[in-house]
Amino acid sequence: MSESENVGADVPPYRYTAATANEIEPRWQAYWAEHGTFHAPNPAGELADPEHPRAGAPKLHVQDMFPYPSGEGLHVGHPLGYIGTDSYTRYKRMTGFNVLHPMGFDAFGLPAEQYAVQTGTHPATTTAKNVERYRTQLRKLGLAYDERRSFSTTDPDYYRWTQWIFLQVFNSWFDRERRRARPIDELIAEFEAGTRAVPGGRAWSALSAVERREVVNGYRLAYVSEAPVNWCPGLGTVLANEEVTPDGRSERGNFPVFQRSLKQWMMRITEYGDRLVEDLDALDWPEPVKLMQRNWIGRSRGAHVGFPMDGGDVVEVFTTRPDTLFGATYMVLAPEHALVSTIVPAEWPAGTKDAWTGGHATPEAAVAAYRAQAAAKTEEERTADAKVKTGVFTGAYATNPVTGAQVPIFIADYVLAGYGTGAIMAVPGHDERDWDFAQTFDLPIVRTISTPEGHEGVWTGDGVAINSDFLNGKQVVEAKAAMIAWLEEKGHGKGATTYRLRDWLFSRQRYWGEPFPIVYDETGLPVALPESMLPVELPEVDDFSPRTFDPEDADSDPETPLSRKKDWVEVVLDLGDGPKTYTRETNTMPQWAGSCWYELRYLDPRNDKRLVDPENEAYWMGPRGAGDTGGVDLYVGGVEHAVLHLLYARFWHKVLFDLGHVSSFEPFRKLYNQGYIQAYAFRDARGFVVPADEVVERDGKWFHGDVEVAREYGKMGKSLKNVVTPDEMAERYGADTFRVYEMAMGPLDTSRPWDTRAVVGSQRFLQRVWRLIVDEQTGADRVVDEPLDPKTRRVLHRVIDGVRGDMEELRFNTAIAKLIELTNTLTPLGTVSREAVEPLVLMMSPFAPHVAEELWGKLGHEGSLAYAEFPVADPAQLVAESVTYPVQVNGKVRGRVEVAPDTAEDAVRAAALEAVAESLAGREPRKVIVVQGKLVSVVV
RNA sequence: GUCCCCGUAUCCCAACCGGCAGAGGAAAUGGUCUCAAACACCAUCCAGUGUGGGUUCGAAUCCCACCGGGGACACCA
Repeated sequence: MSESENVGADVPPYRYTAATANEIEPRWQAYWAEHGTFHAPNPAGELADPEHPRAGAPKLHVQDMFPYPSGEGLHVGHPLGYIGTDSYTRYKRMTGFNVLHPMGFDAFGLPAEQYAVQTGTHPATTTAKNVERYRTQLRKLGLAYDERRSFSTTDPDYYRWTQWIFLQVFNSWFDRERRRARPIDELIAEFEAGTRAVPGGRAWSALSAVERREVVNGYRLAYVSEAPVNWCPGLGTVLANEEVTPDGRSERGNFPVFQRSLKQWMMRITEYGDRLVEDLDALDWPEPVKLMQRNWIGRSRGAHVGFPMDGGDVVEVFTTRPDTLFGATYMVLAPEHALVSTIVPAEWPAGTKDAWTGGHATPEAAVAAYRAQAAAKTEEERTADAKVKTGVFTGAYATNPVTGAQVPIFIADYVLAGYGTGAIMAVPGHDERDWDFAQTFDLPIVRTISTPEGHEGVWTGDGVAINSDFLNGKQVVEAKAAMIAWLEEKGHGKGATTYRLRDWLFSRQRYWGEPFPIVYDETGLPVALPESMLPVELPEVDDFSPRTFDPEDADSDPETPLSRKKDWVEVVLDLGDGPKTYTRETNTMPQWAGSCWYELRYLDPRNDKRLVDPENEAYWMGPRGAGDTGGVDLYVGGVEHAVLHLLYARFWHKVLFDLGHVSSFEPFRKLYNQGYIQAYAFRDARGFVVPADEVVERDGKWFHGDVEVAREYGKMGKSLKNVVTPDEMAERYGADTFRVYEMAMGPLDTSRPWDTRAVVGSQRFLQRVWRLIVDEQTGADRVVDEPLDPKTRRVLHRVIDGVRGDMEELRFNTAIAKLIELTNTLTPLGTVSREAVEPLVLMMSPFAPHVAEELWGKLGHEGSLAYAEFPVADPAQLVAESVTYPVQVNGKVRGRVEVAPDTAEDAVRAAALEAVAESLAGREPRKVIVVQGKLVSVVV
C-alpha cells in the first residue's frame, strides 16, 4: 500500500495530496465545531436562535438510521448513507433550507452485554468507549451534524423519556369506535358512569378494587399476559415474533426458539393493524418495504362462521371466502385447538373411511398420536413439503349452517393455531390446500364457483356462484357481501377482519436495556410509577448475564439479571397512599424501544419538561396540510429494518399522536433505502479466508503469494478479512476523496463492490480542481476576473442546471460526473475565470466540503461557504446556440443539419430533406417525422 | 411455487417522456515529464444493450417468452 506514502521530493510543493487533505480537514472540522456552523435553530426553547441565518426559513429534517456502536468500529460500507444525507443536506442548506441533520447512537443491546459477561467490563463502559470511537470516526468524515442534538439511547436523560412513553402506552386504551388510543382515565370514567358495559356483565360498582384493576388492565395498550411466547433458552430470553426467523430460530445467535406459555409484557399493536396498513398509502416509501409491512400485518377481511355441533359446541372458523360456504364439505382444526379434546367420541362413527383413522382403533388414539407427531415437528419440517397433507379424523361432525349437511371434523397441521380461530371450513373446490387434503383423504368436492371451460382441478379465481342457492349468479364480491348479511341475520356469523400481526412481546430477560417504570403491589398487579420518579435508572449489578440454558431445553424458565439484585427489587415507595413495599419489574425493554421514537428527541434534545415542545415538533415534523402525514422529510437506511424498527416506530408514533403529544401521524414521511457496499473475499483450497489486501490478480486468477485462491463476493467483515476502514481511506487519500468516491461509484440505492484501486480517480478530480485555483509550484492564486467565453459559459450553466436536478433526486453519481466534466472543460483553457471556478467550488462542496472551504478561502471569501447560495443556472444560457438534427432514412443516420434552436418544423423538414437528397436518390419520402429538438426521420 | 427488481465496453456505471448507445471513473495501451520509477498530465482503446420474438418511421427504453443474478413471500384459511 504505497500510493500516498511516496509523496516524495518530486511532487510539486502545492499539489493537493493526502498530506494536504490531512492538514486541511482537521482544521475545517475544528472551525465548524467552534463556530457551531451546523447548528439548526429551533423555533422555541433553548435551541432557538433568531439571529441564525436560517431562522424562520423553510425546514428540512433529514435523518439516518442511527448505528449500534459495535466494538469493531466502522468499515467503509457503514457511512455510505451518512455521506449521502450529508451531501444532500449541505446542498439543501445552500438553497435556503433550515436543515436538521442529527446523529445519535442506539446503544442498548446484546453485544455490549455479551462482552460484559465475558470480560466483566460494565456495558456502560464498553458502550461509552464505542460511542466515542464512532464519534471520532464520523467527525473525521466531515459529517455536518448538529452535535448539540446527539445522544445515546442509554443516557438516563434519554431513556427517562422512553420510560415516559411506556407510561403513556400503559395508561391508555384503544377505543375501537373512534379508532384511536385514549387515556385510561376516560375508560374508567365510562365504566363508573355506566356508559360502557363492563366485560363479564357485572356492574362496575359490584366489582372489588382488584377486580376493577383487572378489568382495566385488560384494556391497556401495554399489558401483562400469560400467553404462548417465543422462548429462546440459548439466549435466556423471550423474543418478539419479528425476531424469530421463518425456520423457528433466533435472529441473533441462531438458537432454537420454543413456544412456551410465560407471563410477559405485551403491547397491543394489533389494534393499530388497520391504520398501520392504510396509512402506508400516504407514505413516500419504497414499494418493497410497504409490501413487506403489508405482508407482515397480513390483514384479511372475511367472516367468522359458526358450525354447530350436536352436543351444543360451536366450531368457530374464519374465512376470507364466505361466498364458498355451500362448498364447505369438511372442517379442519389446528392440532392444538382447545376443542379437540372435548369433541372426540369414544369410537369411530359409522361411515369412517380407513384413510381417515391413521390406522388407530379409536379416535382418541388417532388424535393423540397425531398431536404428538405434530408437536415434535419443527416449523421447518412442518412447512417443508406443503403439497403433502397430513391429518386425522376426530370422529366428530358439525353442521354446515347454510346447507345443513353434517361435515366431518379433522385435525391437520396445515391449519395454524395462531391465526384466525385456529379452525377452518374446508372448501376443496376452491382452495388449493383443501383440494390437496381432500384428494389425500377422499373427501367430497362441491364446486360453488363457475370455472372456465375445460378447467380441471382446484379453481381459486373469480367466477359466478353456482350450487349456492340464494347466491347463484352473483360475482365473488357481491356473493361475499350477501353471505355475510345472511350469516348476521341468522346469527351464524358475522363479517370480520383478522391479522397475521400479533401483539408485540415487549419484555426481555436482559440487563442492558431500559428498566420498566413499573412496580407490583401486594395484589401482584402492576402499578405505574409517577412521572416524577423517572428515570428508573438501571442499577449496578455484579453479574450481567441472564441465566442461559442448554439451547434445546424447551422447559427451562427465564431468570432476569435484575431479579438477583434483591435490594433494588424490594422497594418502599409512597405512591399516594403512604409508604408501602413494592416489588420492581425486573424485565427490561427490548432493543427496539429506544429507536422507536428517537426522531422526536432530536427536535428538542435538552427539554427536561417535555418529550418535545409542541412548537418544535410542529415546525420540524408537522403535517404540511390536510391529509399530510407529517414526519421526517427524508429517512435513509438499509432495508433490513422494513418490519422491525419501522413498524414499531410507526406504532409508537401513532399512540403519541392519538394522545396529543405530536401533530404528525407518521414518523417518516419519506424513506430511502441505500444500497450496500460489498466486497470480495478470498479462500484457499482448504476454505480458509486469506487477507484480501494481500491477494493479487494474474491472468484472471487470484493468488495469495503463490497459492491460487478462490474469489467470492459478499459482505465486508472481520471474519472475511476484507475490511477496509474509513480511517485508512482518510489517511491514504483524505476524507474528501473518500466521500467523493463513495458518492460517485454508483446510485445511492444500489449495492456495489468496493474497489480501493479506483479511489484514486476521485482524488485526481479534486487535484484537478485544486490545480485550477492554486499554482502547484508557487502556491499562487491562478484565478482571474476575466469573463468566460460564451461556449464555456453555456457548459457551466448546463452543468449547474443538471447538478441541481441530480441533487434533488439524490443522483449524486451523475452530479459528480457533471462536475468532473466541467472541470475537464476548464482545465485546457489556460486562463481560469472566477466566473466558472466559484460556482464549481460551491457545487463540489456538498461532496468535498473541506477542500471546497479551503478553496473558497483562497478565492478571497471570509468564513464558511456552508450558507453561501448554491449556483443558479441562467435560463438564457441553457438554450443552445444551434441544434444539430441527425437525419435518418429508414432508421439509418444519413445526414445532419444544423439550424437555429427556434427553427420552425417546416424549415427543419426542408433542410433535412435537402441534406439527405443524395441518399434518397429521387425516391419520394412516404413519411417525414420531425421530433422537435431531437431528430428527423424519413421513411421511403 | 408466486410476486417484484436488475442484466449496456474488461470492471463500476450514464443515456430523464421510445429519438445519433457514452456523461463520469477504474483498468489497459502509447506518449510527455524523469537518470529511472512512482505521481501527474496528454492521447488512444473498448459495447450495439443477456437470448429469441413482437409493436413502431424509430426500441437499451414498451409488450411476450426464455436464460442469468438479487430480493420478498411461501400452508395466514
